[in-house]
Amino acid sequence: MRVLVVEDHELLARTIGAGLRREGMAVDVVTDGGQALERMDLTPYDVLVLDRDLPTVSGDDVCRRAGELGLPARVLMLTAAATLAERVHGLDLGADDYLTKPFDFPELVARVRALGRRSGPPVPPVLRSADVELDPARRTVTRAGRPVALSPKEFAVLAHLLARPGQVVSAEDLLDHVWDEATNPFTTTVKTTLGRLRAKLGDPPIIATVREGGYRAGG
Amino acid sequence: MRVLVVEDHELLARTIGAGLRREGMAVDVVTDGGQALERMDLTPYDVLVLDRDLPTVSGDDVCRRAGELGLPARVLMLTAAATLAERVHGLDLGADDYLTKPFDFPELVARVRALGRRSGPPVPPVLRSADVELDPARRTVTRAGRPVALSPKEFAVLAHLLARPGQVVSAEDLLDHVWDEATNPFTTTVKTTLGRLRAKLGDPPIIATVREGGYRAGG
DNA sequence: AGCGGCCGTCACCGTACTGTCACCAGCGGG
DNA sequence: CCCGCTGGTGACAGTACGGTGACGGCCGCT
Repeated sequence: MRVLVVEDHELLARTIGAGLRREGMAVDVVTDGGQALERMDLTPYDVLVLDRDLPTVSGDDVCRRAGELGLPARVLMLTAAATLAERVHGLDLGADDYLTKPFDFPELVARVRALGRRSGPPVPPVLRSADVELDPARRTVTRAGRPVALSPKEFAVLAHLLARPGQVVSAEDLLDHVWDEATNPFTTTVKTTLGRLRAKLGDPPIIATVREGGYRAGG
Repeated sequence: MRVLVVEDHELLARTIGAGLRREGMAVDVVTDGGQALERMDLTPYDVLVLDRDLPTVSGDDVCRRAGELGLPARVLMLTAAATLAERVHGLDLGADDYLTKPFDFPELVARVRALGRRSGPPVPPVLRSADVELDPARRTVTRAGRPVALSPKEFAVLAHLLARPGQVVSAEDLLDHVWDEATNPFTTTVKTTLGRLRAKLGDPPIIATVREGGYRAGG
């Protein structure tokens, strides 16, 4: 687990660092907010241990920046302030946890471990072929960066083809996987849908026809 | 955000439930550990508020089981015991946060909210899309700087969408996370609520519909 | 008790989607 | 060179899905 400790009180910083290392974590230590931002750009930390009172850039700001940049690090905020209002405010600012000084070291370790236990969720796969991108989670398709509006069936067909790059996919296979079972097996809807799909994708063609075989994309 | 409250003290349980609902969360309440395990199997809760002293199955065991099953729910443990050793032990058991009774309600809310934020990818404390800003802490929404008054459900739906910018969120997913289990699965309330939400947000539209898919904001 | 806001249900509507059909085009084989 | 077969295309219509407005029950507040 990768941890960045940001704490201007140097002795405390080193103590924390040493203690976390003893727990098997990979720890970097910096002593002000500006340095923290630099490091965070370079390294994908799992957890930030962040003092709230920092030179150059405050802990609140580091925390907010991290959120804005979409960095995956979880934040454990350290603070001297113990009032209820401040604790609530800190949590709502985007810190994932909060610990008030003075704290007991085992508790810090336990909280850091709790934060690091989960790493970020897996990235949703994006399907590509030439200059076409299909993102299943967003249900979007772009060609050369420009969005292409597809209907549900068209989208499903394209996704099915792009998921099998280079393979020939028969009309029957498409019927089985994209259409439901109530579909008339003698339907001509596959070729119609493919026609519409090709029209929306434009030139040059993404989907090739294999005579007597089916359709093929990518590869 | 979907929350399960597990607390055998019935009055307290209902008080917590009502309070969290007022904050726009979808809350289910059970009064013992066995029931908690059953519910957790069925519903993808974001946060568990878990009393440690429970009939049938203790809070510790519920917590451990949840971890073993790989359930994504974050756990906020409630306890009368306040000793440091116990707190550390609870955290190492898999609880994500710890609160000792008696507690202040705003702090409970803030902690539950903080945990809910962690259950997805990290979310910046203020959600933005175009000229819309949503502040979970203050429960406010503005459009082009002007406040927009939303009901709790509308707010929760918008927050859920904005926390997943660009992603298509299905009606089913919204039902799972924004509504609680008392909801008729064939309900049309999602589209109605979305209609009202869109009306209040005004033009240009913030939320797009993906046919057969769901809804998408931002991105 | 009265009131108002919230939200779930229902009925109705407009429209995008998609299946059908008729016809066309291209290719290959005889 | 022509015929037949396979695949592409354009028009049309039925439908299912999503949007909308009205209604009413419930709950909290005064």
